[in-house]
Amino acid sequence: MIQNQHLTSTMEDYLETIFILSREKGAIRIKNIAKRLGVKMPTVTNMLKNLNEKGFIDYEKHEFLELTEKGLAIGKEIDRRHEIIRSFLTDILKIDYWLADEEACKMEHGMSPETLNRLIKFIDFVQSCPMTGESWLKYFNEYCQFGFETEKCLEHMEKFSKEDKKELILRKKKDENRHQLS
Amino acid sequence: MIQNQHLTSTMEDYLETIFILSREKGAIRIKNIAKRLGVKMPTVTNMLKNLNEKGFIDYEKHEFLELTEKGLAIGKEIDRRHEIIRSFLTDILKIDYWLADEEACKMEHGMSPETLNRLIKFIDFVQSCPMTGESWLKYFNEYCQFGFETEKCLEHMEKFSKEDKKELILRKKKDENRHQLS
DNA sequence: AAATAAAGTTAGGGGGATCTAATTATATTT
DNA sequence: AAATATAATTAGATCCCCCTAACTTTATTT
Repeated sequence: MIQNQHLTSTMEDYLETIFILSREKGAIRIKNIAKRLGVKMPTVTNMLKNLNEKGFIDYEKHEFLELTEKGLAIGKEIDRRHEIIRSFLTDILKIDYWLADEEACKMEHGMSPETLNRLIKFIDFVQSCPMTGESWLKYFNEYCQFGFETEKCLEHMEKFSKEDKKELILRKKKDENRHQLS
Repeated sequence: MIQNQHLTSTMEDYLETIFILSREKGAIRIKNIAKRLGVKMPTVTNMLKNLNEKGFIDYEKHEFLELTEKGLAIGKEIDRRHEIIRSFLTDILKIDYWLADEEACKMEHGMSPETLNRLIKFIDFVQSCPMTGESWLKYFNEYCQFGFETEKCLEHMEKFSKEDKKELILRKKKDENRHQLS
């Protein structure tokens, strides 16, 4: 009973939306799906039939609407991608939240797991590396506004040598203590 | 005589491809467009008619095929986006070139100019900020492989304090000299 | 120049995602 | 409970992009 497993990015969008709605409220309304996706209700009804046949949702007209295990996995995964990409856009590039959210929608499909993992690591790295972190991201913002300024740049480096470095040495000591305990 | 200006991302892909081919060789062959886009020849012929009607190309069957000014602008712009995104993926995230190229295809549409500009700035900033640059990207690679290692991290910081900082101070002096000359 | 090969086009069809208009089912008011 | 409002579905159509098969035009051989 292997059904046509082909999943379009539109279908992924529907599953993501249903996933999000199911997290928010009890009942998932066709109206709400339509609103969120910017389509009309009959379009949703159509797609629900389709997703039902393919085994991604349990759906009885006028009655139930629920993700199957398979559908849930996909909805969740797309949502995860969405969050990651939006994080990159808001936290690193400092793009406005709603613009970032919109763009994330367009990028969340098709991106390979490899690239996605790299992106996760990159966000982590920028935030945890003592060379960078929030202060560096602040400098990036200044750079966007004023370009490269040697004077500012030296200031940043002074600050780094004096403050951030000490913090790391502190962190190192904590690490060592932890090792001794275990 | 205002035609239907609506431009789909598929149409953008065709214009990009034609732009690239026109840069490479003299004659733009339907066969080559088809090959590059992974479609059959009749599909291309269809689209060319469409693009012709909409004023993006000049096209006489069995004869000419050329981008109009309008079509050129779009083809060029999509190509630019493609390059920028691929740069980010290869130069910053260090993704394999061909995978990056593939992913760039999927992301190059829909991305807002704002985000694109931010991305350009970001690539520039990472590469030109003395805190980061190539060495920092190398550290990122290590981080991806081995995670966060306090020991390594301290080494990096030492190296930074000793070498990279000096380089910047040198740069500053050059700047000052330039100012005195002018 | 005739025969063959390659490139391009036409014709007709299909799947995916959307719409409007009309209908039916469910919820809410009075 | 009847009337009304809201939500959901069905039916039928459109648009976009792709396909195969058959045909025509252009290029290459012999």
